[in-house]
Amino acid sequence: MAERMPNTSLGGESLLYLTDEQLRKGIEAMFFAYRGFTADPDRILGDMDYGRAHHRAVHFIHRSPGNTVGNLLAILGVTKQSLNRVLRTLFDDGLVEARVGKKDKRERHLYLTEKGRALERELSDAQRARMRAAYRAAGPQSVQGFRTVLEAMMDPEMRRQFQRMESGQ
Amino acid sequence: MAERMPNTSLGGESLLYLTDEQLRKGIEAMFFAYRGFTADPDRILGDMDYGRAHHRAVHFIHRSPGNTVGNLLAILGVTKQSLNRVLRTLFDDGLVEARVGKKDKRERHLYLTEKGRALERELSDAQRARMRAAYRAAGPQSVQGFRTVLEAMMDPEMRRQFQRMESGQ
DNA sequence: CTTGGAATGTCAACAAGGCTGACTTATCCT
DNA sequence: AGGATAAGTCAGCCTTGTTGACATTCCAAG
Repeated sequence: MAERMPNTSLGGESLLYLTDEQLRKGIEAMFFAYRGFTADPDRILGDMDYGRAHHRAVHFIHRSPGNTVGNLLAILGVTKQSLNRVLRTLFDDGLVEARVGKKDKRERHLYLTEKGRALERELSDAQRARMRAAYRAAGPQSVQGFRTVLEAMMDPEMRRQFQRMESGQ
Repeated sequence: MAERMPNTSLGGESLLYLTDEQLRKGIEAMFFAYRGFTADPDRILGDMDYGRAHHRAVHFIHRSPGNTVGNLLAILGVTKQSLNRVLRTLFDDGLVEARVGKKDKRERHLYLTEKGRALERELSDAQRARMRAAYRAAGPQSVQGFRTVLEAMMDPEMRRQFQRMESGQ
């Protein structure tokens, strides 16, 4: 039932790469690779009082300084209660600061402090090092394919947001 | 500090794809794509009393029937207490059965029941559908690159295990 | 045949990080 | 003036990971 006849020469381009078997390999590769992807920051964070959620918040605040809380909420895809728990500890520890909006005073714009930037750098250095090694080993052609498939895997709405984010700046 | 001069013509092959900027895009793509990757099974599981951990266990039991508990532990990379909690509910609900090892009676070999196979099918159909759509949209060339980069991102030990798993059968 | 170690299971306690629901405060906009 | 919006907070719940301690069963080596 889960097995299918391999599609031999259909249309002209081999569709062998779409067999259930190939898809399963891709799914498992995704699973194991994601473990590697998060391993280094997790190790660093484990020694502190922070977790993966803090890493994500710090990353996206660094990446788009001055973003509002609501915006960050949309990017991270969690509830405001979840994010708030994380943000509060980051405020308390002086890693992040919130400035009241100039135009709309209801909004809070988020920025990393120097201390926050230091943590961000430590985490992203580690994560980038692994990514760089993987990219270098795989080569530019593979990296192009990697990016293409990843984008195609996103939910359409996330993809739009991602593309806007990555092109805009 | 995080910015670097783009490496223009070094060696002969452009290294522009290794800039911090490009790496950051890859990191974020990985983050958003993983959300898509787990979204469909999560949605299905949300309606039941199961979670992502059950999915993973069911997947790998289906994938290698007769595997021992210890083996599954190594694949999943969690503690036996964590796995046990999950396995117990799967036993109780009649999705998985454990048979005492013939050679070594300490070992338990895990198998899906018909009911377990039904759940596995439902979950993996959803996950494969997304994967297939992404693969199809990206094309075989990109898929090859995708797989290459993912493997390069894994921890060396996981990579060995993965390659053994995927080639062996 | 005994004994050490391996494979499994289990109890208890704890933490991170999701979630819902209800509610407040401040501010904006019509 | 009053409804809508942005943010924050309290309380409680769930899943899934962790440590640590311990029991059982069994294999294998001495």
